[in-house]
Amino acid sequence: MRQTRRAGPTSSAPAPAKGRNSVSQAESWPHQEAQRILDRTKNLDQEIILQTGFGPSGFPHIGTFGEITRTTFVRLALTDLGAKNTRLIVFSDDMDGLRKVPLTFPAAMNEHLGKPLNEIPDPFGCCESYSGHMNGKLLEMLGRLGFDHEFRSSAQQYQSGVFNNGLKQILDRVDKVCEIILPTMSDQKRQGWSPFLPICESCRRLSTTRVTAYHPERCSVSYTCDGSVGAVNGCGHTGEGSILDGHAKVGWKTDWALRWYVYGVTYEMYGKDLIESANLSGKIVRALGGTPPVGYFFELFLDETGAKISKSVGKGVTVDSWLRYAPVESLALFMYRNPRRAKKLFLGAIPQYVDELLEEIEAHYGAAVPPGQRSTFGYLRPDAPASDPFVRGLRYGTLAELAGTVGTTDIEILSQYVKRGIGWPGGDDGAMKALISQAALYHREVLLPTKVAYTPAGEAERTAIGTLIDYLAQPNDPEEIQTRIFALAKESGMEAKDLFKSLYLVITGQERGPRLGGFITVLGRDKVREILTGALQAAGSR
RNA sequence: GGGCCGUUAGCUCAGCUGGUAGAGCAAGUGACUCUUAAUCACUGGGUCGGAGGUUCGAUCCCUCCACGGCUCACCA
Repeated sequence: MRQTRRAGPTSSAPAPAKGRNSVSQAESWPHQEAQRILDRTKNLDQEIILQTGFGPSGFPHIGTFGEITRTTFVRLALTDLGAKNTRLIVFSDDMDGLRKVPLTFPAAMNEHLGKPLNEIPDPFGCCESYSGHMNGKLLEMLGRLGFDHEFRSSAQQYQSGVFNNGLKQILDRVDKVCEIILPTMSDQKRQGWSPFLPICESCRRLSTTRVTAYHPERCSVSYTCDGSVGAVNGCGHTGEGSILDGHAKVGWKTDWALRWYVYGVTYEMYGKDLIESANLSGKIVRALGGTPPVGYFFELFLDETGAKISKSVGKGVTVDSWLRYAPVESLALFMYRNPRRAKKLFLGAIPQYVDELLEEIEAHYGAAVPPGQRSTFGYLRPDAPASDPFVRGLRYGTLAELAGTVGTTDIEILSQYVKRGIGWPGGDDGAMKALISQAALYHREVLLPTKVAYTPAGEAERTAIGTLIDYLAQPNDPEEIQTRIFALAKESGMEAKDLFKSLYLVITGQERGPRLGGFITVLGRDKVREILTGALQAAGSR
């Protein structure tokens, strides 16, 4: 009789909110962005290059995920609009000099300050270099999430000579580049500034070298290694080095411009903190004779308190922690929602986004998507099968509460409850079970710790619990236990429902739960006695 | 200070090309009393930051103001 529930008027499935989840997404921001790009290229056959950047001086963070996800949305929209040749480049700045050792990393790394990241040993000892380790982490994430992309390592690109021509251009026009950058710098820093950062042939650092002369005819620069980074000083070496083949790189904004120029990047997103940098890089590309990409800036993520999430410190939510409690599509949905609005990214937001994801799935499979258009879920799961293998008609919060009520994270047990309770909502068992177990973990690790432990304060209540503890010392039939609890309530002058409520609160932290007799048996008498005793002690010691 | 972005119910967020606002959670009330498996029903709450303007009509367009954020202070 419950089977029809999903489709019936009393269905617990959330009714699709009007306007919120739509099948036709003609005005979705990725679509608009794609249109902006095509307005520029005007040609569906032209190669369109979308780029995102990664700084491997630390682990890939949620911002990296967001950038790649959002860029992928735009790429999908481009395809929908008929673009035939799109590529996504994920560029890793692994030739940057190490400026600061991350907090939790070995202090021994300090000796490598100023060296290119790809020349610093892996502190974890498993990869060929520090940045190699971080690149590996990034690729692992991208692989797991199924992002189609082309990975580029800055160091490899420089060394391979791909950038040589661009570097020559910069050297030839170094005055113009300086004209662009210098006015934005303080007077003190202007003198001696150069877009080039040669690697010192003696100590292998590039953050400590200072260019003293340009030699465009030889494609080289003269430099002195007398700068400092952190507590490390340059080695004092003076020499001349090629700017080609990875012997030097160019600094930040010039570097960005170089990539745009050499690859012919069509589109790139960045956080709004980089707007100014992007403007300057754009000017540099123009000075080189290139065209800056179509750009799009997005708002920064905030933590629960509204403060900006720091990239360097591990504050805030990581991709891994979100994925521990929710499917990746829910995080993708977070990224899909208005990127121009600062949003709070914290674990407490998970139920909302999972529920909205379920609604989007409902909408996606509930109505035919017109050709050439894409549902929201179609962005989140471009490879979504035609028939619906996904979970729907449920609420994440319900599942989490169920886990709390039943007091277990065991998938098989919880699955039985779900099947009997509301009927299996259809779809794939694996997806369903994954969601159940995620919700259960969420309850145990996120929800539960915020709840204040209930302490039985009433005299009658405590007497009853005390008696129950003794009673449970001996094995008894579940029905007998059940009956005994009612008797206990009567003996101590309590309403039965109050005693039940109290026991549920103590055992599961919630006001309701399964039939206690059987429940106690399932949990184990000893375990329950332990919990009850603990509660009495907590109450007594107040 | 200049530039840019934002400001929708207590909280987190939706609101397509302008037609007197929605969801979830939270809150409140009621129902189920040897039964109570994640419950059901109902309700409240917003002059859509403020003030003008355009319009028959604006949360959605324009201007100004307030508040918050980012950026101009070179770190790739």
